[in-house]
Amino acid sequence: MRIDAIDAAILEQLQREGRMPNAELAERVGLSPSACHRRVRALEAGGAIDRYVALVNAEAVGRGLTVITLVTLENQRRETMEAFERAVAEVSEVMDCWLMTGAEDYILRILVPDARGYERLHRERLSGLPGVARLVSNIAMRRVFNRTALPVR
Amino acid sequence: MRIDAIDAAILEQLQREGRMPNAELAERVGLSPSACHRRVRALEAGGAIDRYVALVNAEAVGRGLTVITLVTLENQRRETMEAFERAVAEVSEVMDCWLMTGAEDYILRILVPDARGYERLHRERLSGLPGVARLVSNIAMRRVFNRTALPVR
DNA sequence: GTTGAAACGCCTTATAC
DNA sequence: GTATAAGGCGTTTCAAC
Repeated sequence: MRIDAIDAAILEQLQREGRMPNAELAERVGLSPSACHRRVRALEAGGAIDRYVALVNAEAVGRGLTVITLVTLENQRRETMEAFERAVAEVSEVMDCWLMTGAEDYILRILVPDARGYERLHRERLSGLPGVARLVSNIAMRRVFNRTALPVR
Repeated sequence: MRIDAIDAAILEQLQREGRMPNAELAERVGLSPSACHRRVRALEAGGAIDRYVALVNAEAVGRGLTVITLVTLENQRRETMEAFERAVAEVSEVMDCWLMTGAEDYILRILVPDARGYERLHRERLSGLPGVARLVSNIAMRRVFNRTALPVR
């Protein structure tokens, strides 16, 4: 799927304001409403626009603390990895799980209410995950910034 | 701001489908449309709903590779940290920047087209960031999963 | 790519209960 | 909280250029 400069402008706008009316979007990217509408549909159908969501304020729902946890498994056998991946996906506090190169096997981004909440999660869920040899937890003191919008070209 | 079970259900739905019509949302959470609409407005006004956005497919816009980079500064003086934070915010490939506890000072989540793109970014932008003593880059082989929706209660 | 029109759905506000 | 109504806005499709 090819994305030209106008498509990129559309994606930029919709990443900032996903409910922007088509008429306004069209004006901002310099197209007529019908042409703009056609492009948006094409971007949706082509998968460039995955979906539209509401972004919820983490603090407002009592998830003020981010912890980055590095996971080392006992071994890298396929069954070990698959069992871990299946189990960690069940932990709703884990927002992201990446399989990494480097010294550690996985990196998790975890969202909890506070340090006590993390201690509890660690004790009750994380430490019991299958195949885990070591967990190294790094508390985020502050989110310096966060981009939700991907840069498009 | 207090969030009851119905608010939580509304947030869950809108985090999955941010353009869901109010009538359908109302039905899913078991409210009349007018009551549901009132709650959504209150969640927006109270800041629980931050905003609505389109999620763009990273691969579709040529950002297939995630790198987690650990940053150690030369020192923790305030000016050093502020200068680093200001400069790193200018690098559009850096999606997240957290100030951490632990051995490293910052963790960055970086989105680039591929390994060569990261090499170039590292050389041209990251290594020149002010105050940086050491950068440890961890390539993500695979995103095991990613939750965009915060668990609400 | 553009304009214009028509149909429909949905939001939004306002009523009353 | 529910129910209903009305107006206006926005989407969506279509036709013609």
